[in-house]
Amino acid sequence: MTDRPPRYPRSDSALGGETLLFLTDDQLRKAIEAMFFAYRGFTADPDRILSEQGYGRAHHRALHFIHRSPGTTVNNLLEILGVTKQSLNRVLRTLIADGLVQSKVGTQDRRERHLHLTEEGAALEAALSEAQRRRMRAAFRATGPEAVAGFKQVLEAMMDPEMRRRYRLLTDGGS
Amino acid sequence: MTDRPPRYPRSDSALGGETLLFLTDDQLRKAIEAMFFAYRGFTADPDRILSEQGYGRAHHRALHFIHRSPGTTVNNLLEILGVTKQSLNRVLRTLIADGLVQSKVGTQDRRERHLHLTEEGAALEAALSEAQRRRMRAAFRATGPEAVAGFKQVLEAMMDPEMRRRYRLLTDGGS
DNA sequence: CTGGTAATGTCAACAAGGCTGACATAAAAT
DNA sequence: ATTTTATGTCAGCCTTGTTGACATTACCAG
Repeated sequence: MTDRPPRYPRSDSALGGETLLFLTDDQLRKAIEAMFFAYRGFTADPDRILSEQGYGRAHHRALHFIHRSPGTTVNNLLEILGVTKQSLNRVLRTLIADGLVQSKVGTQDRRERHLHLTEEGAALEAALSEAQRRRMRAAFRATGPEAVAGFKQVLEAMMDPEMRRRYRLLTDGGS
Repeated sequence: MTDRPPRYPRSDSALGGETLLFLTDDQLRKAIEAMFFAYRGFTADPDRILSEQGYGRAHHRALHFIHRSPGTTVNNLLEILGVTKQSLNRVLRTLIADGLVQSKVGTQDRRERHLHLTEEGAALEAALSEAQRRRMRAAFRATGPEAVAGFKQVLEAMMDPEMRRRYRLLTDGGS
């Protein structure tokens, strides 16, 4: 990027006393590619199961978060998934029609619909979830608890603040 | 999942002497959600830039890997991206028509097309890349080198073996 | 030289899953 | 009584993936 070579070889992110090697553009690029390839792996197993059943990733996400927060409302789901209601509704409609999800009118506020998995829905969710956990478990086992701790820290730091808030709400409140 | 509570409180992944807390289904589920939300953050900034220019993620991926491996062939790109040639071609065609990518007939094997970014293409790639690096850099800075090391280890362990091979080829050979 | 194979491009058709905009209904809230 | 909220739905569009078929060009082996 510059014409004259620097007096001492240094990274393009060199700071005061320390070099912070892990912050060089080259390291960051590697991490970006790692994220890309890893996400492919992350979704590969569920995708296989889903396509056998005629569903897609969107169905998986809905099943996951309904399983996660049983009785959640459509609006809750919309905010977590970050899609339009038309998009979500298309997915929910088929899941309800196929008997994987049950939609109950709210008792306190009868405008709301509370979503639950049926037995069949829970079975599919479990299959998807187990496939995904299996890969995650293998990766965690292969790398050890310290790597896992770092992994989670970085992931959380990468989120948009609003999503980090939701993530923490989910995972703190959910246990 | 079971009716009778265990005699001692333990995780569902308890092993011989150690509990391996980081491998419980609950921890794995949290990691799955972290991956989901983090990937959203990961793509958010480039997505904004791309949509202003009338492009999508597919264009970003092509630009990225052409920048990464200048002169790469269409077949190389197909293998890395893991899409059909029709899908890739649709994207490449617009990038070439818009003057962001240049396609040169191979000299050694004249059937091959070697892909390069034009100045304009390099400029867009740089903008996208810089946006993505900025977020990654902030996350890395916030969590520190040890977390980053763990992050990369786990990501690599999550990849499909074939993709891990390609990733290592890229990142080892590319420096 | 000739037939087979490889690399690329392209057309057509389709599907998933995003989006916007408009409109409808029921229930809660003011 | 009016407005707002939660939900559902229709129609149409876009991107990006898919399959299948076919054409061109060039390399390669016999």
